[in-house]
Amino acid sequence: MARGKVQMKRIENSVHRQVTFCKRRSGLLKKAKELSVLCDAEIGVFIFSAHGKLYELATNGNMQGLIERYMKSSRGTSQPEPAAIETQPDMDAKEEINMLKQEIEILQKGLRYMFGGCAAEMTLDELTELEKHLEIWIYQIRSTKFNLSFDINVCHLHP
Amino acid sequence: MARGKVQMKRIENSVHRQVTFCKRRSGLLKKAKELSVLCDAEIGVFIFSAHGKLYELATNGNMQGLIERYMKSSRGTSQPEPAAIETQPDMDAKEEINMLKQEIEILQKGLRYMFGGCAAEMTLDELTELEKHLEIWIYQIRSTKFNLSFDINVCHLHP
DNA sequence: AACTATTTATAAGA
DNA sequence: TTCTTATAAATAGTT
Repeated sequence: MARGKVQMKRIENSVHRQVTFCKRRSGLLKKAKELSVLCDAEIGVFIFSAHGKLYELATNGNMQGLIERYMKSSRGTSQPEPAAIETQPDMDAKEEINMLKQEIEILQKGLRYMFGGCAAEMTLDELTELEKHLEIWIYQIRSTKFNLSFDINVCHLHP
Repeated sequence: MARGKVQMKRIENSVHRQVTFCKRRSGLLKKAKELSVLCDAEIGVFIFSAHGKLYELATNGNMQGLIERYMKSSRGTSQPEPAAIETQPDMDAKEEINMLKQEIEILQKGLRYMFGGCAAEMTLDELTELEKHLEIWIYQIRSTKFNLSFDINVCHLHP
């Protein structure tokens, strides 16, 4: 933005790209902080560099909480189908299995976060709490299943 | 930033605050987009206005995926080791991979089901499968609780 | 919503 | 990498 306009496309020179990434990253996080302070907003930002390094900002200091809030807010917005699970076709099978197991762990962790953001080792009380939630969930699922069966039967009665 | 500096604190006048929110919000999202294009980064931003309205940007068009990636990256930050996922050691690799993929799909659906207030569409079979997973999970929690109680008792026996 | 006077952000250079 | 500086962008206050 200075000493010449910049084309809005990937910077090919890798040194330039790295320098610009560093500068603009800090600029972006600063702007996010300012917006949150000036306008009383809660903001979450995460940036993955091309090489996979994570930089983040959560204005309430709690990204997990913000993600939960995001999940709740963005519901109903006709969730896009989750990306099909793809792995490299030429990948070693063992490697692929480990990748998938890792993903499962993440999903499980996501679920646990949802139930109150257990970020550390879970205490007995927390475990009991989680157990209770899961029981409720199972109960809800059984209700849904029941209703679903019923609907199907009704359909059959009124073709 | 123009026609006078701005104090870095909440703007008290609600009209000014709203206008500034609107302007700076679009500025922030623009900057995020630019950074991602110029430097080949993946960026997620979400902004909750003071009144709770959500504005978001995911540079890969898939906030869910970005959040999963975030979870993965930010782990290791004193996260509890998730229970190891075990499959039969003698199982055919292809079969195992398919099993794991299936499990991931179920967990993803389960998460959406929960976050979406049980609104996500799931078939009867999928619900049954999820139910089974939750039962296993509860079982694991009960084991952990049992072991935890035992440890506490051991402590009491050896003060 | 448009318009500017200024402040900020930052690209290129040192 | 860090500093400098010319310039592009963003935006605060105004209309």
